[in-house]
Amino acid sequence: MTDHNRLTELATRRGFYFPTAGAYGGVAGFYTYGPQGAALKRNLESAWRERFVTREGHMEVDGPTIMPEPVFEASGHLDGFDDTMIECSECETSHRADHLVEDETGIEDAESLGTERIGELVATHEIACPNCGALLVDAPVSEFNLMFGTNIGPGSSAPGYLRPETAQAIFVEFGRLAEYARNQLPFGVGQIGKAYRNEISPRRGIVRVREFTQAELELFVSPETSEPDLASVADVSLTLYPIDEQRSEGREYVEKTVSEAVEEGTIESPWIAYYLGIATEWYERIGVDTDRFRYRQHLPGERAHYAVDCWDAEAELGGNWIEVSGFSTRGNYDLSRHAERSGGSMTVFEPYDEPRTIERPAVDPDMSYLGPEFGDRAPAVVEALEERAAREPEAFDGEEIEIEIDGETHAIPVAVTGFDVIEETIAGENVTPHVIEPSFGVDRVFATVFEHAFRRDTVEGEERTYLELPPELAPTFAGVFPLMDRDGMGERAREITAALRERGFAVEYDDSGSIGRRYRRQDEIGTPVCLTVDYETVEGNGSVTLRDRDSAAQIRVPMSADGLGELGAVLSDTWTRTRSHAASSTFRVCSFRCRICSASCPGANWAGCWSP
RNA sequence: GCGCUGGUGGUCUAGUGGUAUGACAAUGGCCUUCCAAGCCAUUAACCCGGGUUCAAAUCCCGGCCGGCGCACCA
Repeated sequence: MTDHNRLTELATRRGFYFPTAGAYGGVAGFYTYGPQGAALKRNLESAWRERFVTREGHMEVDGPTIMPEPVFEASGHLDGFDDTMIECSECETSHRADHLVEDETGIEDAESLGTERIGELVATHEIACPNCGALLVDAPVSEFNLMFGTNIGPGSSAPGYLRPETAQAIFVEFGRLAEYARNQLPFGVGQIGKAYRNEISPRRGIVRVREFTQAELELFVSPETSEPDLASVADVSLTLYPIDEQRSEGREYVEKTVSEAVEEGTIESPWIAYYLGIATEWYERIGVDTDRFRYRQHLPGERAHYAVDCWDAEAELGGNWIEVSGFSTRGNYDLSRHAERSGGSMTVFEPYDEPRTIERPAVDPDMSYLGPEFGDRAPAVVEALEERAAREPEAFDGEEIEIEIDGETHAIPVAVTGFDVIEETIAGENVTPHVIEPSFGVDRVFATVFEHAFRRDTVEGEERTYLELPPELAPTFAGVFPLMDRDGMGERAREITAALRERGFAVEYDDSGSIGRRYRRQDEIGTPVCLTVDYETVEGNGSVTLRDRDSAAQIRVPMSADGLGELGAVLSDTWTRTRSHAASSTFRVCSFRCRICSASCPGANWAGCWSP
């Protein structure tokens, strides 16, 4: 069995994820997360939220997944909605059928004709494949729909779409969000939610699906004045695959620190560099194998319609490089478009460091003269005067000024124009913020964590599989077992289980079969530690055995008779350990060799082992 | 969407024109003082539709779902 099959089998059998509605034959592109997977995904989202929202001091919103058509007209997503595709049966390349028809026939807006009519036009005009020259007469014309459409309310008068990205739910609320941020740039708004794309060909399990979860951060920055503080990530090393390397013969990765990448211009936007730094630490924290990870810059042709520059985080999964997150500079594309289409304001007032005083020629016409003189043409006269004052103030030097209205020249006494050079104080200006967007495909990050955590080794002659998940992500944090369910061991183990659950740990109690079987069960779903209540616990000093998942090593942890003793603190420390040691997340519970402090620990001096 | 290939208990699988093999898992019991141990029992499957046939899980056609390749991928 290949590793991919093995992972799929594990995911299905142990409840990480599986195809949706299998009872009805399944439906391509939809997966359900089972008990373990839902917990892992939730923990993953929490880790993302902690790092990209909470720790950055950003806000989080939760918008609807369906929005009315105008939103997607503005966002540009609708333009691609009615694309008609035609596939050449000779060379199997796909083309925009409407474009071919427009080019050949001079018809404008062929897109609106529908597939049937376009197919007829292709046939009657004997349009050939631009790639190989074969006639496309019999080639099928199909609609290329990426957005799922629906109707809002009864009837079809209010079309809506399932969002193809979560971001739009943030952009359309920009006005309020800016207000909540007290109109101070930069500010960030995060969102974790579902998005939908009617993919032509869903593939590779949860990697390419039609309903998926995105975790997106939209950072609104001033194009002029906002700058990131790179100090915290300056020394983080990045594996970069820039455009010129992708095009070169060598095709080599470039290893640079964040500060080097910015200073040497490898990454143009310091904001992108900042987030690549943060993301790198985060990916390490959640257990992504950095040797199977890179940042690849988008080639110009790959960029989305909104993107100025984009770097993808890619992970190697099953021998393929998969995009797991994208870091785009979206410019002010989205906000300008929404401002234009909605008529609302999508700007933030940015005061200058010091108010600027400028001298400006202006007019203040005497309407009691212009009104009677020009009648309904008076407003046009005012407009002409204003324009003239701005363009050619010296024209107001004489007694009269000549202006042209509707081809007629009129002389107007300068005295009634109220012309003057006025002094104005300008405190700042309205700017449309630029958007920096780190966007994570949660399902793909999930797939990466799952695959990169997959391990096989041999313990006492028996092969075993386990998931080396960081404690923070593990669906179950601890297993609690009585060595056997007798002589009070079961009761004690159930007490400990309840006490740990009260402290908020996800704990599984298990007294079935043999102890080894129970360890293996937990190994397979990545439970970091297992506690065993044995005779020493109930008849001796009360201590329990604590077993480490990755090394299968065991030590004894003292317990107090009436409570958890040191255990609670030890487990709390285990749980938070990966977060505080983000750069060295391959942390192991005291496997007699703490990777954090590099000290070997015989288990006797427990406290020493846990000191950073 | 095209091409190749596959679909049998929860999982992995054997199999033949006469409704099905085995293993693992699961559940219950016995045993058991720390790594998938042993014994007993139980639960549990031929992707869907149509056709051929006395009879189809098996042969044929179509569909659905998966894998791989191509195309697509905001």
